[in-house]
Amino acid sequence: MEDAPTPSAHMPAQPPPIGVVSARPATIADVAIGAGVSMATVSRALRGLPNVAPITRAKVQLEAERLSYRPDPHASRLAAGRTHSVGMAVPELGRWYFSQVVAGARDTLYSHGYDLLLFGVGNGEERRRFVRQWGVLGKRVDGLLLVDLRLDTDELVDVHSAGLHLVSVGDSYDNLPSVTVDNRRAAAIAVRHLVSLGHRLIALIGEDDHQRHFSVPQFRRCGWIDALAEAGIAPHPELEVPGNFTVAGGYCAMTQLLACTPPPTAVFAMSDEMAMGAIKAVRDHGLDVPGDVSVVGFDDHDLAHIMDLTTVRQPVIDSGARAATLLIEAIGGHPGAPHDIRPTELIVRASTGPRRTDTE
Amino acid sequence: MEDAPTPSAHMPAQPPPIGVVSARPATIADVAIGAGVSMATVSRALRGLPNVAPITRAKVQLEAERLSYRPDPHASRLAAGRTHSVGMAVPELGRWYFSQVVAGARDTLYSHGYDLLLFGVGNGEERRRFVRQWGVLGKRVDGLLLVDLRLDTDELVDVHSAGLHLVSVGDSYDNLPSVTVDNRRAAAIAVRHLVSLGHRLIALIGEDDHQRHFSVPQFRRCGWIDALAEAGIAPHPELEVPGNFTVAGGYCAMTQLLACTPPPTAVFAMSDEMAMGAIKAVRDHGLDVPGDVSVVGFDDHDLAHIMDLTTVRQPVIDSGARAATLLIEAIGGHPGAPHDIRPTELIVRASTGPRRTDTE
DNA sequence: GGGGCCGACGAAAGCGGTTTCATACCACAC
DNA sequence: GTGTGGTATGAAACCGCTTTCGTCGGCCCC
Repeated sequence: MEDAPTPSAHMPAQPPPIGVVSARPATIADVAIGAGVSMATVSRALRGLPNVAPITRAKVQLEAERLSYRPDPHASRLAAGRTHSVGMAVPELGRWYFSQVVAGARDTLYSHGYDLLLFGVGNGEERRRFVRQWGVLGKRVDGLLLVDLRLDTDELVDVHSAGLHLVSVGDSYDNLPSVTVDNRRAAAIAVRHLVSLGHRLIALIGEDDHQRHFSVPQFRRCGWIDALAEAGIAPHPELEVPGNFTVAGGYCAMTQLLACTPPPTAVFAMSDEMAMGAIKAVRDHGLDVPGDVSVVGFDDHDLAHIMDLTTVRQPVIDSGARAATLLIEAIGGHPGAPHDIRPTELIVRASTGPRRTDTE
Repeated sequence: MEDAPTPSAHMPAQPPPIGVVSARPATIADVAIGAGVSMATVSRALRGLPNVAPITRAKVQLEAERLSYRPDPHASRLAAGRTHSVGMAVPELGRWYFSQVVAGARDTLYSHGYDLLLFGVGNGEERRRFVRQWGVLGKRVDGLLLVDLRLDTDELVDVHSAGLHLVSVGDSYDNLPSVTVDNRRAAAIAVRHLVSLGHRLIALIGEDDHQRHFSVPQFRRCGWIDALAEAGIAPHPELEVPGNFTVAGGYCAMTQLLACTPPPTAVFAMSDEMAMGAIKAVRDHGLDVPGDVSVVGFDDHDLAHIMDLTTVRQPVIDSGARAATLLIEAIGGHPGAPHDIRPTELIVRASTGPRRTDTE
């Protein structure tokens, strides 16, 4: 008896929307009416559930197509619990490695119909906020891709209780699917390369802060120590300098190293970006690479080739894609191989050379 | 009949709100009961709406905190229409420029409580799919950040009718807020720099395909032509080579240019990545930069400094952040300045030098 | 002192799906 | 013919939140 509760049904001549008559997108009810069935049947038919007569299904699909109906993802998640999107937690988008992993993951996710939510978990505070939000996240995404993010046991428990599927990239957990490389071994190979060239004063440019929640740097550091130990060299604390994984950090680190007495004749940098910064520093000091200092990086950055940088290649894009695949499988209920260790390869270029014997 | 749905209402002195066995996350109803008010009041109180008594609000906030209640974003969007997340359409995450813009935008969005959905719109097919999905997108995000994406008028109309707020980065539209740089002018300045050094055979390394839906390359090309014209130089078609905006593409382009007779003595590359590829090519041919060929890039890539690359600096991260701000304002209902043109700056380094006069 | 108004609040109707449960129908075996 | 089981479908109860609308005091002002 009251007037209909449709606030806009009687105002056809509203100016606000641009030109087009923005017919509000079709809902499942529209399709149901159009196809002459109930909403329940539409829902079943469109999602390929059983117990729908083939003729009915066809009819529904046709009508849905005709109205270009698209189920509202939010309504769908609210009712069913699946969001069809996954989150990705990345420490720092600016770094080449991370951007490549994201790119790889995104493509795979997209081709499987998943949306990608990007989260940043840079410094301690932001990380804390992120971790504290598992609750919300569980509602927002079906799964989470952790890139180089170290979680402790309590945090993992929280995640699981939030019902989130997890896959880790870079870092590896006992009971979590992960995509990694053997950082320790790869680093050792890089350093061994330097040793084999006759170097004995081999510096390390690495992570700022050992408190950080990343373990990758630790492993690379271990590899450095391993290779030194094999050669009977004791790692000199002065030759271990933080580089913050940035170009500028690498530059500073190298500058600091060159002030040592004696300065190192070779450097292993944990990332190509730092390695390139280091090379620049060497040259700015009037020295030569590899004549005075050999430099090895890690990643095989796009530009490593350009800079003639010897480095450890790891399959970055591929790792992202692989992780995405694992996550999708996990969400789909498949167990999946827990640990996927991707291959690395030492790429020898012109930034490393034999230790110069005419000095010292 | 069932037991009361307030699992903890009778424990006022509960010390640890966290660490609890995660009963299903608290809903607005739990908070309402706990605080002794209605759901409507909780909703209002928590969102800072007016017409809530201060005492009531405090009580609600306290209870919400105690239950560590977080509103379900999907339910919220369903009821209110706001998703509190924005989408970002990026042609290619792998490129430095795009990853920086995303990083800048993400930080800003995050600090304003918006989530970031990442969409890729690389090649034609993917782009088509993306554009065809405005309908779904309108439901999924409140607004969209378009990075270097050219839309035609029909597409823009579609977007508007989907109720999406748009901000464009890199590209500029008449009736859309945008964050850009003056590509034409900046390119001209770069080329003028080469002219001022005495160069007259100035090549352009640019975009593969003029059909592409980006206009930035077109503007930079115009700038190149402008500067040449000022100097009375006719652009030679042979000196315009596509570089695909990749390092490898720049390398190939330069290789091709070096085969010209006579080869150019200077090159303007539309991105630093291509410029670096070009430099590598020059050196691989036994020639010197800038002795034989001067190279100018565009972007001021992280590594441009390392490579001593003369380039046009544009504020990448800042542009992303600025665009995010504009979008947030637009969503919030503020009009906002339509066109924000960020400054650029020619950074002269050692990859450019006077034209060698002893040859030719 | 009474009418009008305003501020605080609750009840309930959505938002657009999914899913349970009941129903109608049909075929087949007894 | 009645019972039995299975299938196709619809009605309606959610999912968790927002928002309209209405109620109820209290305060101001004439």
